Amino acid sequence: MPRASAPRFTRMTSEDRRAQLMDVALAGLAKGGIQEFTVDRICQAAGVSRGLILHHFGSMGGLLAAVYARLYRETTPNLASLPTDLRLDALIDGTFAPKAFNRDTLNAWVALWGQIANTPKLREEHRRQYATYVEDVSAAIAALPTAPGRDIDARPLAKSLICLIDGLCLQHCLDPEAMPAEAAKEACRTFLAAQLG
Amino acid sequence: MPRASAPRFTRMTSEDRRAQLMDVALAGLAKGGIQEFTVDRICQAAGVSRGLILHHFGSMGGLLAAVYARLYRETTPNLASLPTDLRLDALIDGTFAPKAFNRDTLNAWVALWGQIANTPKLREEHRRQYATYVEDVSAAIAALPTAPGRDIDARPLAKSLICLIDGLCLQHCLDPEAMPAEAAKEACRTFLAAQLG
DNA sequence: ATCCTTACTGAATTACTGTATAGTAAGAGC
DNA sequence: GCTCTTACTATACAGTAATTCAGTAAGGAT
Repeated sequence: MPRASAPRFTRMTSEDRRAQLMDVALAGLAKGGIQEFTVDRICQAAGVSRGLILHHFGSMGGLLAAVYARLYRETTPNLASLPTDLRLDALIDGTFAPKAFNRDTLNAWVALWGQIANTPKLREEHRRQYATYVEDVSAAIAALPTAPGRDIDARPLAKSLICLIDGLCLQHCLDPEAMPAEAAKEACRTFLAAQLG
Repeated sequence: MPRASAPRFTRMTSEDRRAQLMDVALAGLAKGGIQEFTVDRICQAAGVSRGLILHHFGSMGGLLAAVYARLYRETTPNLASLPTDLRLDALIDGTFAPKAFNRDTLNAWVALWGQIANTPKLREEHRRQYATYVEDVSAAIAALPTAPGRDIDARPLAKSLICLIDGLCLQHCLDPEAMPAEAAKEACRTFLAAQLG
């Protein structure tokens, strides 16, 4: 049939559509947690039909893993690209910047954490990202000038710092007023000052 | 109709039935996360009919809040009952004891955290518990003999410690081998030693 | 032995779940 | 302008969701 009116839908490149769907899904997680992560809601919000998610991601679990990777890439400071002496400051400033340290974003994180145990694809994604995260932070710590008479084991310290950061994020998410960004930064700096000298 | 056979069901006191349903729901959260927290699964596991949860808890949100309170009471060390000089040790030993620091229990915690933002009753419950938790840990820190030439602000330190603990729990839950109990204990002790002297 | 409170059942309601799949059409390449 | 790839729609399917509610019956009280 010859085209009689405007196209019923617009095609995107696979990459663009995937990005759009991930963004919409992420916004849903941020706003309403895992309950918002459904085929219907995501497709309606994106203005596409129900079948498209499966076409691009294979399953909802696939989309969830992709969303995790995207959130990690968008909110975790990229340390590797910086000179070693600036990395720890960049980690703290980046982690607690408004872009990353806000209730919506952290809501999405917590929702994703809650799914890791039950979603194999997500668990793989998490382990991969976490391994490089620990590696990056360890390298940043190891690159610091060692204080005289003190030798530090970078890896466990990096893991502790990451756990502290995760805990601070969790607190801010569950009750923002109980843990504002400034207090969280201060906690990290105190932690590092006490353990690095 | 006169009783012709064994009773079709046994009545419990409201209190006992509530406890049973909370336990069953908790076991579900531990095993399969929030997806397992449904009327059907809980009632089937408890051997009761679908209507009973609503009868006792008003809604699934009510049950969720009750489960949160129960989990807190069962796994968080009770510091108030101890002499002040033992409290911090008790906190660390209790938190990382197998009863509390295992994948199933922590799974339940993470699943509950993921619901706090969307379940008003649960949020209230969390704020209440968290406030007393911070209070208890602050008191335990404040009760320590102050090292000479050092003055510590107990409250922020307590909050930091709690965040570190939460982060360690989260790590263990998401990837137990990456954060065994001993490493977690060590991280807390190092944290305290460095910041308290 | 009967009453009465209330723990409890179980079906109906209404709405939504992810996945499968048959078919449509957009728009780039030729 | 035609063809071809594949992004995309639309519907069917088989479950599963929480909540409502009318009615049943257990078992302590009297």
